Amino acid sequence: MNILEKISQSQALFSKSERKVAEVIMANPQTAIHSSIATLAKMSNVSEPTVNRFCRRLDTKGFPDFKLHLAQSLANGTPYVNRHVEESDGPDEYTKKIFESTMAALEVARQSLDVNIINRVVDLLTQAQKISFFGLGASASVAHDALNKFFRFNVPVVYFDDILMQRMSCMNSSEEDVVVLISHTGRTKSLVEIAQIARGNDATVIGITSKDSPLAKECSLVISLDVPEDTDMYMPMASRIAQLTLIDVLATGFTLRRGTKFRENLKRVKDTLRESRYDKKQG
Amino acid sequence: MNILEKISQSQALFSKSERKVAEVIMANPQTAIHSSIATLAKMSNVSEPTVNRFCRRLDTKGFPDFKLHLAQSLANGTPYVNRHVEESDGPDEYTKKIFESTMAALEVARQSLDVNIINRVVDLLTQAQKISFFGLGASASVAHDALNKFFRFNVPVVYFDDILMQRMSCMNSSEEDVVVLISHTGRTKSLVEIAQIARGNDATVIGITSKDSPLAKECSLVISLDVPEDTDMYMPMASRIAQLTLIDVLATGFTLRRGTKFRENLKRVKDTLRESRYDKKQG
DNA sequence: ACATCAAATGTAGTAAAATTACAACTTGAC
DNA sequence: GTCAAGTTGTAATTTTACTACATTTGATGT
Repeated sequence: MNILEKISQSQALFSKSERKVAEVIMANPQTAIHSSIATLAKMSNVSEPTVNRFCRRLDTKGFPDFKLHLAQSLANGTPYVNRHVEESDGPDEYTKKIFESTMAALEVARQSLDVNIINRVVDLLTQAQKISFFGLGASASVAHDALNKFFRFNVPVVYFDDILMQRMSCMNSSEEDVVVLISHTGRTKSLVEIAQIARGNDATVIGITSKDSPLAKECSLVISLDVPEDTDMYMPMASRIAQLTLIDVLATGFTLRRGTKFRENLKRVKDTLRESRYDKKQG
Repeated sequence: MNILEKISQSQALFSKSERKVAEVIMANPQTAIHSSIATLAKMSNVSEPTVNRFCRRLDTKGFPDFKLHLAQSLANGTPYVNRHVEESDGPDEYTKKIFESTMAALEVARQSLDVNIINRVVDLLTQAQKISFFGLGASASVAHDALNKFFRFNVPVVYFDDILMQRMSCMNSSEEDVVVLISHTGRTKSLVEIAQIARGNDATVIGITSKDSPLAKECSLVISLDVPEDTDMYMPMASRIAQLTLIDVLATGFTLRRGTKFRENLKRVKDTLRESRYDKKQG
């Protein structure tokens, strides 16, 4: 946890002198981390042990340990960490907040991922005869993106954003097929139904969704992504970004698993695309 | 600059014993920041002054200062510095690398953004009679996502991933319309043509693309996103993620600009969606 | 108003950590 | 082999942080 935040929240616990120390540190944290306990004590007009006690009150081992925590808090870019967009925010503020909260969400998502499951999913994908990506609403664009990625791999890959087409596609699926269903909440009815249909045809159903959701229960394998819920109105769903990054991970795993020959093919696809582009030098 | 990166780059400057210190630190940086110079010296099988010299070689004031730098580097998310996926990487490695490189790309992208332009684009979007989002390939799913976002705002919004439909749509555009064109390279021929058509009809053309590209030249306003180029094969395009986050920023700016009444409407749309979902308690 | 006690703060001494100065040892060139 | 440049370690010094204890402060009850 950010120690600067902790300081401002712990004001009540501090004694009068300790509060003096807190003020000096908050006013100039950058100086604080480069000071010795003696200089900091002088700056705060207190004795050295008071500074030491102040550090311990914040659950650090002592002054050097406190400095370490402080340094880490400062490194995280913003001394102050309110990442929620507020009505009064100007463009620079909300831009910063959105980017930062997105990055934070990615970090959380990464830590929640189960690598073993990813590995098994990559396994299944490489062995699939046909891969389908389905999602609705915001997750539709993620499925769309997955289509783009895997299409380049020259694998039979399918994507629909229409419920009926998704359904029909699944009704024709077979044992060698892999169906990837994307849904943040895992509570979209028609997706759950599609999972059931696909499972009924012995297809492998992989869910990219939150665990313990109705959708998760119908899947052969679930990659669960914990993403901080979008608590406030303005905040956009970082879940999509996490899902996309996960798609990147799967695609990368896929490429690695397929070996060198396969990657040469990938390069050919890239070259073909070039023809539809203006030359870089022509600029 | 990240000191871990610096260590791995400075290998050449180190002497034999200093390299031992480097190894121990790289192997377990988390332990290093909590060790004294004596323990670290013992762990590396060198003397204390050697550790100290090691620190100075990295342009730090001494051991405590070095620990501070190290702590900050660790806080910044990236303990391991090589973000490029390698053939030998296992699932845990490539997962980590992809997430980290994506976050790094977001950070770079954020810093390259011009807030003033964002503000003007938000202005234009709020005043638009109709908003169109067009992209091709990987950028198509970004446009798709933008459709989803802005559709909820109850604004006339249009999206096509078909070249001809995009063209036709632009031919019918008028002065009050805003056309948003998304392309990482800015060199996709048909998108450039579409920009020309739309401009010909006096529509406002906004490009989300790299600056100085052919597409950028045809736009009324360009939001340029600098994203580290995907130098190696496996690495997926972080540009999409940055573009999506930018869309989030624009959507947020849009909501803020529209005021309270508008946000109530947004909430209504959210509630309507709930009906197509399984209840949370039903689980 | 004063005695009493607990909490807060500081003083002085101690222990630990980091740095310096210097000596001993490598290594490679001649 | 020897000299010089560079490297490493030892031991002393200095700086820094911590501990134990003494003093002060301020609040409470008589």
